Amino acid sequence: MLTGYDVYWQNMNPETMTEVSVATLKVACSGCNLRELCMPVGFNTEDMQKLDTVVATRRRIKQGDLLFSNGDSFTSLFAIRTGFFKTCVSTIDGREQVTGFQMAGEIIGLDGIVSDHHSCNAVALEDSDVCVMPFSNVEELSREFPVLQRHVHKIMSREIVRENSVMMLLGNMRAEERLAAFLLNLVQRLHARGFSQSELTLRMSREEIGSYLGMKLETVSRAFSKFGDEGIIEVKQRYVKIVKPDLLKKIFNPETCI
Amino acid sequence: MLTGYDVYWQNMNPETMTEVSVATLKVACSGCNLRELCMPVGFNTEDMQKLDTVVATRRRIKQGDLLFSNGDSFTSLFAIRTGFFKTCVSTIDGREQVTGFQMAGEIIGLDGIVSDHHSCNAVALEDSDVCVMPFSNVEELSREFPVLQRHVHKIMSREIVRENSVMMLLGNMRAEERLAAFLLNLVQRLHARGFSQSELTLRMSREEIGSYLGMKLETVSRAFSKFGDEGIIEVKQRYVKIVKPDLLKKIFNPETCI
DNA sequence: CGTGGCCTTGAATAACCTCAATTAAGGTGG
DNA sequence: CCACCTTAATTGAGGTTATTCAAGGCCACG
Repeated sequence: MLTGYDVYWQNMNPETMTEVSVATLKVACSGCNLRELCMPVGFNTEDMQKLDTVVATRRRIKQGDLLFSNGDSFTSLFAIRTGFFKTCVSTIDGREQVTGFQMAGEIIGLDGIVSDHHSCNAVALEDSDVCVMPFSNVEELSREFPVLQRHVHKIMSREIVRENSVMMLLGNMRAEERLAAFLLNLVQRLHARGFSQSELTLRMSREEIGSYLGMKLETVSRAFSKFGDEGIIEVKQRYVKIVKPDLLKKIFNPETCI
Repeated sequence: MLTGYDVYWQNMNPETMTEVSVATLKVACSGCNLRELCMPVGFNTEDMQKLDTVVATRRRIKQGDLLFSNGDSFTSLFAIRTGFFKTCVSTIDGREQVTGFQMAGEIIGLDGIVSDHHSCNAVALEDSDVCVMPFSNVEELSREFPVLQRHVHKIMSREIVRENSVMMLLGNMRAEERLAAFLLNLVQRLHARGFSQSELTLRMSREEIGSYLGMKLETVSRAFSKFGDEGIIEVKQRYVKIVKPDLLKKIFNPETCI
């Protein structure tokens, strides 16, 4: 399952990418191998066909480009098909806070609903494909299909709960705990998508990690090095191998032994 | 408008409280003076009567008691009629993070939707009344009334956006900036409910403020004292008067002069 | 009037940040 | 394909901010 993405993830050269893109670019949700992540389960074929209409179009976003930015009028949610994003807010004086990293199967754009305008930027950290889901479609189909309605509510609630954990991280934890939690969360999400539980290639810089975790890039780097020195992980630039996940969990929560 | 709450807010002795409670305890949303805060606007009388059924019951929560706690099964959202709450999450080793403070007209319990169980605690910081809105009612009526559906989505999106700002606060700002932002936010929300824009009585301890803002109670206290010394505010325990709101805004964002 | 909880304040310490120099990696054009 | 250039990551030294630990004051309540 999801092995196509595995290949995609490992090989970043354009040829392979095109190959995989063609292979995975199905037209409809009903044929999408990420359906279980984006969409509710337990639909019959007929309903599923109707649900396909929730996605209006696809958009391809190049690495470094914005999917949407602060102030843009909100019309659609976006389901990530391939690629990786960060969302961030910034102050007038230029300080930036990364509010999240999103990968395939995750939904972005929820921030725009409240005011009909986006309040953050979504930046592609690698070449990405997204499914554009006009929010009016989402709402219309939600009224028709209680299962979809519940699903949308769960997605928003999940985001609220995630942000609660980040607040805990930022408010109560020290640098190394934050990085441990970050790595464990990342690898867990990747594993749910069919990737390794122990190896990963970071898609973001030390500075972006630091912004997310409320610390400076040097502090992030030092924490990586420390984990490396202690044999908990192997680090080489953006490649990370988790050698001793138990120790990492122990750092994240000292009470949790093994 | 909302003057009943003004009285309630100022006088915390039980007699007055009972008096006000009786005065404001209307049965239905249609007759509630907080309707504009909790409910969508622009309904005709007929629809409004149907919307009244979203609230099943009332619950009174004594100061210090829990409305719900981590692990409780989720069935309902709660609209605060009177009173004040904090929500908080905690780690196994006992560290607590306040994730928000909620006042009249605000909705709590959204964290429970994703897993059908609450993932945080909601504690009354004063004797409070809440409207219990079974989530199945909310979803059912949302399917019937697009305006309500949109309203529910906006409430969840607003919470996501709020938490984004808190992440900015925790990740990028220094102690005094955080406290300035906190006070400005609090007084702005109180003002929207008919209270003073310059005076307030804090319902939470220094420790709870500190937990929310990611700092220790001593640091909170020092920041209060510093603002007091500089004549920006007057502080006496939990009473705070904002004397120079412009300076407070300037601290919050140095670029924003006046 | 005494007690306990909350708040304030001070001094010493630790954690993280800033500044700066060095090294490594990736991209580009010859 | 390689040298160069640019960007990202690492590491060290010193400074700043917030924390920790501790003592004393204020206030509400019995």
